Amino acid sequence: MQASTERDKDTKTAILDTAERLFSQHGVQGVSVRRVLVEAGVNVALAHYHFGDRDGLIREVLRRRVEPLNEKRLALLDQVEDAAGPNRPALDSVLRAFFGPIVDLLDEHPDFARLIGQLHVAADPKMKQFFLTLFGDVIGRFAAAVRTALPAELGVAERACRTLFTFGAMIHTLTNQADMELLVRGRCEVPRGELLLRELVAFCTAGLTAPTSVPGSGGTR
Amino acid sequence: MQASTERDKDTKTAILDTAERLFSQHGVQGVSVRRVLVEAGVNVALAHYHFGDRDGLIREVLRRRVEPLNEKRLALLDQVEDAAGPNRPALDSVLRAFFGPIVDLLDEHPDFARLIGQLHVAADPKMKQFFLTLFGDVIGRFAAAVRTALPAELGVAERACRTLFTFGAMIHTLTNQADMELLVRGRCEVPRGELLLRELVAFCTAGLTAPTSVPGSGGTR
DNA sequence: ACAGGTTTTAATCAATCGATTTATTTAATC
DNA sequence: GATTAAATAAATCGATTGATTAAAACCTGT
Repeated sequence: MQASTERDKDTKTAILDTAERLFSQHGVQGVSVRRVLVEAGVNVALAHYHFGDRDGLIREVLRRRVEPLNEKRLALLDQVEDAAGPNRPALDSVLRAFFGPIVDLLDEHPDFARLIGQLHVAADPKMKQFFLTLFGDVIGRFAAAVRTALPAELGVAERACRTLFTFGAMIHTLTNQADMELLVRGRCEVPRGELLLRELVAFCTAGLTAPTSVPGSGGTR
Repeated sequence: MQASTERDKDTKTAILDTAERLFSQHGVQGVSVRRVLVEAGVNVALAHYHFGDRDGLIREVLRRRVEPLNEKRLALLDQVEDAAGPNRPALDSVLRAFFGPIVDLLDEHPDFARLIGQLHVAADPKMKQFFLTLFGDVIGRFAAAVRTALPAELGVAERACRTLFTFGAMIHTLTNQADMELLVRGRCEVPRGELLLRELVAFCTAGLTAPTSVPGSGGTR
């Protein structure tokens, strides 16, 4: 079992890589296990041998990249909070810690980044639940950090809206890189890496801290 | 053929309503035509009779609500441009014309709103193409209006990024209303209607007009 | 070289899919 | 009331799906 992991890993990785690509291109529900295995060039029974069933395959495709992503994000958030010392960390620092690792992922594994975005929108409740176990802790910590860095005069409703918008800006960027190419239309390179990160942070920081639009009272407190 | 449209319409509408709901709940690819028809309580051959094939059904589910949506948006944009007279319309007015009708849709047909958001992320190229024919003109006109209302010092890359973020904020709001409930957790009502619209406009206006984050040169012009 | 477990293979299962065909019922027209 | 077209129903098609099985091939440690 010990030395056998080498061959094992090759086949497993081939299956996962192919699944990641196909899931990203056609949607998780649009790809059969058989197709993944055929395109990976391995026997059609090997997915069930290595991953149990279809859900096991999907879960492993996600798990192998989300876990490192979570670690990166939490490490950066720790760093930001340490640097702030007794003060509350600035909003843009928190956002940068949250967005940075996934902007990197967009460079390193664009198929996977797109897949993550797709699944954030996925309707299937079973998948939603698995997503919660994958991201729950990290999102919880960041949500708390963002909330303390937000203007105090924001009501619950405004905060909820803007948090959702912030997620939307990030996730849509993952899924719709193709639209970005249409938008720049060759007039410049497709924004990525540090430039993309900077714009994302700037956009969401400005949006989150915009003067409250609720008239009079200052909003539902 | 004339008087028969009455019965016809009932069955057709029942199929479309059920398809809209199921597509929204489980994803377009996650629902079979048979299931739609069974849950609609009609014979399993009627979808092919009324809509030709599976794609025809999907297209009609979209078309019947997107066309009125497009008309509303264009009418509002005309209104905004007329009111501006010789001046360029303000950014928030343009955004309000774009977001308003779909925020209404979120109230009137939440399943459909969610479905639209899902398909904006859909990977299938055939669906992407159909989406372009559905939304292409409207998005083109609004994109132009937004661009002229944007700060002049924004480079191509920044403009592309922020446009994508703006779409993301809107679309994510359509698909992830469930997250909104988690965010407010009963401390206030789920933001909707005018409040939601106002926040969305405020967020995106602030984000789009944020001072450019590109250091030095002022960005790629 | 041999024994043990692991990995791979080929064949097969019932279930479900989109689609078609044929037959029956319903409604409108003359 | 007979004729004709539209709408509904029932039955069935081949193809594909996720999953299982039993045998073959492979590697490893001795």
